[in-house]
Amino acid sequence: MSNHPADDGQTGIKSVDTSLDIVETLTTEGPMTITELAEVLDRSPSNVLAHLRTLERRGFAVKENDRYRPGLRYYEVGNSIKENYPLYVHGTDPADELAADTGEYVWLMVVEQGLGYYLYKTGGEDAVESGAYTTGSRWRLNATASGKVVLAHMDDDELDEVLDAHGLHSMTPNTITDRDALEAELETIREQGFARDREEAAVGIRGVAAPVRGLDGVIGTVSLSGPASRIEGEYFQSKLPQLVTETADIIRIKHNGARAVDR
Amino acid sequence: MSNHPADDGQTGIKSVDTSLDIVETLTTEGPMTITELAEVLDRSPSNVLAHLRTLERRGFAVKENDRYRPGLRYYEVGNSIKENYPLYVHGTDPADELAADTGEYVWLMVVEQGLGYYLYKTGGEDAVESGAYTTGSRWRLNATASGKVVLAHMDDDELDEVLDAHGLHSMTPNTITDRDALEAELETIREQGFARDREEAAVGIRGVAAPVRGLDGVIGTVSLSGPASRIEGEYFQSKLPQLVTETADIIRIKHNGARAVDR
DNA sequence: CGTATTGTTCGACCATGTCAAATCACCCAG
DNA sequence: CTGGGTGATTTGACATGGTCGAACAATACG
Repeated sequence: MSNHPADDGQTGIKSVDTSLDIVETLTTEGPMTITELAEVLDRSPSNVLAHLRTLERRGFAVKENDRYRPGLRYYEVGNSIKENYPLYVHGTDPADELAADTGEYVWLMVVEQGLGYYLYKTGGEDAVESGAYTTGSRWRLNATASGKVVLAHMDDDELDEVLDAHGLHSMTPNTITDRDALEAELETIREQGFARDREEAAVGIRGVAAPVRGLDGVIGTVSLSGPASRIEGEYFQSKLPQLVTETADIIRIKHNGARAVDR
Repeated sequence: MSNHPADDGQTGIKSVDTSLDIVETLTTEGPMTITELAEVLDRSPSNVLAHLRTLERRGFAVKENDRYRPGLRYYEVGNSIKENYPLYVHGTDPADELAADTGEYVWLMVVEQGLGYYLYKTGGEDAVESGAYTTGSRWRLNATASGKVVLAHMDDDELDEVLDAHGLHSMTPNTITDRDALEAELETIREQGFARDREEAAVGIRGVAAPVRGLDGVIGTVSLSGPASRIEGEYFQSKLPQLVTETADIIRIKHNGARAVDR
């Protein structure tokens, strides 16, 4: 019935699944009418209407000139999640500084359920805006510098779990898709303390990422990215890693300091 | 059973409501265990578990050291909504400039279901960070300069509807809570083309807001806010209104220009 | 070891989510 | 103004499946 993974025998609420199907369809496909939704999801219009009424009453869906779209309550809930992340709270200012110093994009990423979410993006006045690169969207961990950093600091069980769940998906010809090659890369990352992205997520874009360590484990990453024309040579080899690692340290210190004071 | 408004006889999906109850509780109260949630929402733990399993499988809830919290998919959906707003797409750069020129906070606000949502906040290096003021949260329209601007440009039916739905809630002693006083204020706003906030949303904070007009009606607002100690005198009376209105015009032109090109 | 607490499974009941069909609202073409 | 077509909404009836309680498992604590 549902086309979603993990539709296993487990307990679950099917009607909640349909509401989520509706919202996800509206986010990916754009605003739709009731009949269109009913068509796509293969359910009766009356049923779709019932769901949309519930969602609309709660602010999670909105009718806008005869079409429905997800409501801004998603934005409200999402923002509140973001602001509860220590990485975001303590990371934005240092990230802004790094961006100002380098003129490139600087990112903050966290991992949830084996996928990377970019919580913050800053800077990049000189850079070309590449549409796909934006905050909020999910990324597979093997394809980005930030993702590889997090993978490098997982124990083996976690690593297996993540790779089993999401695989080694290829984004560009340079994406690491071989398990052994990935293991070697992760070892290198552990040794040097940071990761490089050699046009593995998008052609023409290189980057460097460093882990931000919390009291137990990595709480997220800082990364910097820009066009391969600028990110190269000694700058790419040693200067940027140094800058990014320093920024990660600043965030770590702010974070751990704040935690101690919390008590 | 439910404590929510509009629990009228209309058609709706009750189990979706409970899932939304769960998520909203988790956002406002913070991470909770299953039994805690069951307690608060007055339902069986097994039922709460079934909901959380569904939400977790879809990334809309996450278990984090024995407690559940809303998942980052809310952030993802919310961000995608935000980025579809023309006000956001064309407004951030002009807002940044205004913030750089004045050193105060600059905001972009849109209205959904009669409530104001701030999509963007920028600047304010000199200003004190006031916790409640953040993007994403909903505001009643009568209590802010931005809100009043939108109300001023509604037709009477809409105005009645909004005020009936959300009332004239007071935030500070200066909040306009009288219907006639509000009508007079809205008339003034229409005449002068912008609105002032005289410590009506928060004590010690003043602001100015201007409407951004689209092809049919107001698509949102730009506003500027800061401490009453700085926002006063001639600056508050004429300079700021001029700057904010200019910024609104810049956004409007970018917006309408872009729309024409879309064809 | 027991005891308390929370998470999870299971079975059964009946609320309710679902669909089909009928009705209504709206828009155009003629 | 009329009629036909499209999409939204209402209604009623059926069976799915959402719900709860009770039993069970897992864990923590003394």
